[in-house]
Formats: sequence, C-alpha cells, structure tokens
Amino acid sequence: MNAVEDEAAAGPGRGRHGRNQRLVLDALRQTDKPAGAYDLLRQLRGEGFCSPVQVYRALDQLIAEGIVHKIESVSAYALCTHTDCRRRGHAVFAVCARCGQATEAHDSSLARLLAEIALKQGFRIEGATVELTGLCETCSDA
Amino acid sequence: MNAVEDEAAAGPGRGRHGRNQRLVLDALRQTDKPAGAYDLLRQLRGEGFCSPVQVYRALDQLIAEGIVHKIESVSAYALCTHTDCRRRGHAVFAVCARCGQATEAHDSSLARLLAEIALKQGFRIEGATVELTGLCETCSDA
DNA sequence: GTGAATATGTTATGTTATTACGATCGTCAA
DNA sequence: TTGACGATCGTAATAACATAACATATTCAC
Repeated sequence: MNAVEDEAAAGPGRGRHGRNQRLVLDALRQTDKPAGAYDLLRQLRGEGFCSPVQVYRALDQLIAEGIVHKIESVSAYALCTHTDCRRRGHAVFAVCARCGQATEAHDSSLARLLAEIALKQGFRIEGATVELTGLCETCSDA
Repeated sequence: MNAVEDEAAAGPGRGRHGRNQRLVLDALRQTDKPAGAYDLLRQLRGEGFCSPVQVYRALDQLIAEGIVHKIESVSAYALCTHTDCRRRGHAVFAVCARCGQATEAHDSSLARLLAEIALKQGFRIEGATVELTGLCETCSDA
C-alpha cells in the first residue's frame, strides 16, 4: 500500500489526517514534480489556505509519517511512492535539472553502506538525505 | 593538499582567489561547524562585507572549485577536508543534530553504488548530495 | 591607452521557513 | 453538564536563505 492507496482507504472526512493534510496530499498527487511549499499554498488558496504555516504544518506531519519526502536540494516536497518509508528509510531521489522531475528509488545495499560509513566514525544515524542531480532519461536524450 | 594548505601555498594577496574568497575561506577555517551564509556575513562585517551577495558570490566560486561544500539539509557551508573533491565527488556528511558538527567522509563504493542506481533508470548523474543526520559519537555518549 | 574580462559594491527584491498568539472543536473524567 | 485537556486550525508578523539588477573598479592582454 503506497501513500495514495493508504489515504484512499481512509476515505473522505474520516481518515487519520486532518483537512489540511488531506488537501496537501491531494495537491501533491496532482503533480508529477516535487512542489514547493509556496506552490502548494498558491494551489490551495481556493480551499481557504492563506498562510505558509498551514502548508508547513501539514507537510511536517506527513513527513513524520513517511508519506511525503522533502527534497533538500530543491526545497520541494514529493509524495512517497514506496511502502513504509518511515521504517525502511533511505530513499534516493534522482532530480532532473532540466524538467524538474524527481524519481524515487530504494536500495538496501545503499542503506547498508551508509550504516557502515556511520559506524566507522561512531555516528548514530537517524536519517539520510540522498539526492542525485543530473538529467533524466528523457531530457538527456532530447 | 587540502583546501587549507592549498590556499596557504598561494600566499597572501597573490593567490588565485580574490579578497572576498580569501576572507570567506578564513572565516570557514575559524569554525569547526558548517556556517550559514549569514553567519559568515556577520563575521565579515568588520572586513567591509555589507551584503549577502558578497558571501554568496564567494561561496559559489569556492563550491565550483570543490573547496567548499554546501550541506543542503542545514543550509550551511563547510570547507572540504579532502583532496580534489571536484573530480572525485560524492562526499558524505554526517551532521550531528545536537552539536551541529559535520564530518566529511568519502567512499568509493558509495560512488559506484550511486552510479549503478542512476544507470538502472537511465539517469545521467552530474552530482550527488549525501547527508546523514543523527548524533555524533560525543553527543550520543553524553 | 583601450577594451575585454574579472572582481567588487550597493540596493532592492524574491523565496523559504518559523514564531507567537489565540480561537475552535472533540473527548473524557468528574 | 461542565470544564480541563489536547489536537487542530487561523492569522499576523518576522526570521532566514538566496538572487536580480545595475553601477563601479581593477587587471591585463593587446
């Protein structure tokens, strides 16, 4: 079950998310690219949003649940396309510098390797940000 | 030769860096933690800096040379502690959530693994951001 | 010296994120 | 029922991060 199915299962108006979280999730589903917090705000003006705090509050909770990821290198937010990211962690995003699309991948050997690197220096790892920049297949062909 | 030795070799007033770059490098050497651009600006007020642009311009060039890294997850900048990062790429930073220290590591199998992940999806990789958050040895003992 | 390239200065503005404070609403024990 | 508590939400203000646009100086090849 991914983030989309997850929310659908909860049904309208009775899920474990508040109205604002549902609106932000919906907005993120509408787009194929990571969206900035202020992009989301603009989209949700019609729904009564009028302050960035509302967006950030919703994002914070969704991120804590592992349903949404922040892509640090572009200060944008994307729906998780995988299962149970909160537990498994270590998503890798490949962010296209030309079209802006970000595709998420997971790799267990990466998780192991990062854990190893951390261990070497006695670092107690709680989270990881792994982002690739470059050109996606479509854009590098063009 | 690391960034510090590199600059020292160039000598005062005649290196390949302008005055502002040298000042920013010096400021970064003074601290053991990554510094924000506005931290640097505050430190360099006495040297005549009066605008963030001056800091960002210097940082941009130093980053392009691989002497300074930006740590995306905390929007801060740190001296490179390794040789020739521009060519080898793929530094990993372990950023302590408690004390703010960031230690840089390099790992060639990480570089290979990321290249592999990119290849799988036809992504043409140009750069990578790899950052761990958690607690450094000192802080997790405390 | 002249002109091109580089480096710098200054002002203004744009973008991203948080703080602080208060109102509302549901729930659950007394 | 009531009222204490926590969760959610609204609003305003501000902090923090980054860039645009334009002007001025410095350097160096020619």
